[in-house]
Amino acid sequence: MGCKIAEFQQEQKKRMRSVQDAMDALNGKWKIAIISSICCYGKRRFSDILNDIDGISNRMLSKELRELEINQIVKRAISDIHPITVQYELTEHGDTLQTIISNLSDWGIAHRKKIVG
Amino acid sequence: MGCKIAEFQQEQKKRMRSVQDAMDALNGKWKIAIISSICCYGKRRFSDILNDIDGISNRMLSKELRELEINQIVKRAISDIHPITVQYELTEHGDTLQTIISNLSDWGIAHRKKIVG
DNA sequence: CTGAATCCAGATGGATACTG
DNA sequence: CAGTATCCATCTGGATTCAG
Repeated sequence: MGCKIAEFQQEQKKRMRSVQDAMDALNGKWKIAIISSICCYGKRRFSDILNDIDGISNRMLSKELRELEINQIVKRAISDIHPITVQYELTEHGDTLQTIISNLSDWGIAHRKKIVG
Repeated sequence: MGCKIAEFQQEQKKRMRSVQDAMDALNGKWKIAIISSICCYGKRRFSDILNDIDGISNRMLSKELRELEINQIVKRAISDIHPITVQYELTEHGDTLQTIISNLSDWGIAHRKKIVG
């Protein structure tokens, strides 16, 4: 019935909005890479992440880390023991992205096989 | 031992590269939204997708669809029955993204709750 | 309806230099 | 080490128009 169709479309609209909400937080050339670098190691320093990710500049790393902090996905842990170092780690909320990262990694392998051959 | 650490780091490098391979295909402001629009409905026409996604222009939809086609994620199905219409659908390869989309949708809901309150 | 072409403002992002 | 500031080229993407 028309009612069922309308319901279905409502569901899809919601689904699309929630996917978009996720992407608003994760869009940006490097965010996923940054998250996967941090979650691989648990804690990671600025310069370590800089080395992990091929091609990123410190300017962009700084900017994207700030955005991830605002979205409560990563947090900074500053050790005031000398020498002062800053470690980045996932928040509890950021941790819930691990499944997605893992799936993306698997899909990326399959995709490379598919496209490159 | 140093050997184990080196192995671990090799693993992480691979993992990060495969995540990056995935993102190379999926980056772009609208790609995930386009995929989720198509996979919700099975087949979807250009103008339907245009309506599904808030804020996208036909220029960008056209461009991103082309890139998704090149990456063998979506395919065009042209019906030559009049009036000629073009339907987009996921390829078999594109279908394997459904899990990720679904996870993203779930995470997006949680994220909205977390951030907006 | 399904796009492609053009125009153009504003965002993105790299290189470099600099600070605490 | 962990960033910030500035400069500037390139890219992104919206608006509009046009075509098959």
